[in-house]
Amino acid sequence: MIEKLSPHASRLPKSMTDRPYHHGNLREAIVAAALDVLGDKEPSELSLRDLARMVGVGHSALYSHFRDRGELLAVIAGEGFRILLLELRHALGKGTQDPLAALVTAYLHFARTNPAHYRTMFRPESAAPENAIHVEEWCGGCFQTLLSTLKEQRHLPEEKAFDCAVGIWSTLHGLALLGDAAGPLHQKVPKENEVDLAINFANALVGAE
Amino acid sequence: MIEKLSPHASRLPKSMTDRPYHHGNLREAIVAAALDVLGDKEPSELSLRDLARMVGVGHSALYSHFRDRGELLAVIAGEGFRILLLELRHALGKGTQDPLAALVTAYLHFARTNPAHYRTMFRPESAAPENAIHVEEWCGGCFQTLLSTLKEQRHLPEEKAFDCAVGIWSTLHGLALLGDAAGPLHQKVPKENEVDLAINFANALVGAE
DNA sequence: AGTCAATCCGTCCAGTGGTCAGATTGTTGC
DNA sequence: GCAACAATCTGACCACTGGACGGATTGACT
Repeated sequence: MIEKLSPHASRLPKSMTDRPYHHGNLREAIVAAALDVLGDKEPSELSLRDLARMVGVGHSALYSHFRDRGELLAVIAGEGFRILLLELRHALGKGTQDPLAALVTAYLHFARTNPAHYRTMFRPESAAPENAIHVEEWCGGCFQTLLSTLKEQRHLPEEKAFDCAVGIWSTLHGLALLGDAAGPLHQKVPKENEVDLAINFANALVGAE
Repeated sequence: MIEKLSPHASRLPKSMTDRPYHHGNLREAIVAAALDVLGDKEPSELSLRDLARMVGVGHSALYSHFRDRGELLAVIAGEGFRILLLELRHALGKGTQDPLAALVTAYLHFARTNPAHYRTMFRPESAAPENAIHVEEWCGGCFQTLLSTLKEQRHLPEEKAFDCAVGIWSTLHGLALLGDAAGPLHQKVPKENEVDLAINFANALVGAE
């Protein structure tokens, strides 16, 4: 009376094991799961096998979509820069009086809202030359957005705008990391007026020389 | 004719296996080995077992000196801040005309000379509350050094000096990380005049408001 | 000499990233 | 409609890691 079924062909009560052999969009699902995990874990704790389990798939299936762990991290990083770019543009889009302040605010907001994801974006693995294709693309877009704002809104000449963009991004990046709850200087960096502080810093750098 | 010897009591030709049972200063040796490894590897690639092998000791011996991997990383981080503090003080010691510029130069020099060690110092594990005892100590010392310089040399009032110190450190930290060969913005950040740029940034922040 | 705590050893375990041959599928050409 | 093909997924396997454990070795102290 007991039917012997191949483990895959079994059509039991339609629960369990009824998922199709092919997932359909494993790649997106894995990235989404990774972003979910990064909600409360460090990038170093992110396990490929965990992700596979979450999505309900054998862990070796991931290697059909990502060469290795490093490439997955790079994809996550690229996705982060893509989202960041969208938010930066969105901040500029609604005609604010001070575009630079809007950029600073949006940048810090992103970093504070997704700290682990933010850290992933700047991990060495994510920037490794063989992985960084999309990272360069979106990251460069973010830089260009800042650069253009400085040139067009603040009327800075090319060279000075470039240096200024580097300085501002550095300050934002440092502030985001140092003020992070996981940073050793966490207690020193003020949290409430952090954004105002950053805006002052940015303006000081623009007005220098 | 073949002597059966306990693996430890064996006094063969005095080569191999003649090391004493107790290492003597395993803790320092491990930290030193770790710093050596960090010369050309990422902190995430640092393996406790590798360190044990380098020092010639069973890998479980490490747990007599460090609770776990996190504590070892924290110790390494603390050591980094200790060295950084020494170098900052040394930079101030030889009566330069511009103490702030000297600090900036020394800071970036340290970060560029020991990139992997520098990254370790700001890892989340290193700042975890149960590990961060010594980190806080030396790291706080570095901050105080910067703060004092701003107050005494630039005659800034307490509050402003504090904000300024946060801004300058953020800029230096961001610049150090973004300009790092492993950073996604590596190409954007200029390398040759990086220090001059940073000094300009610092002065701009001091002179702001 | 005898006791004690620190240090170190070997072994064991669960978990990880990665590889590989083979099973399962959608698609493409006939 | 069907055969071939390429993409995807599986389960088993490997080397390795961090960590836990009982027991061995040792220096120091009484």
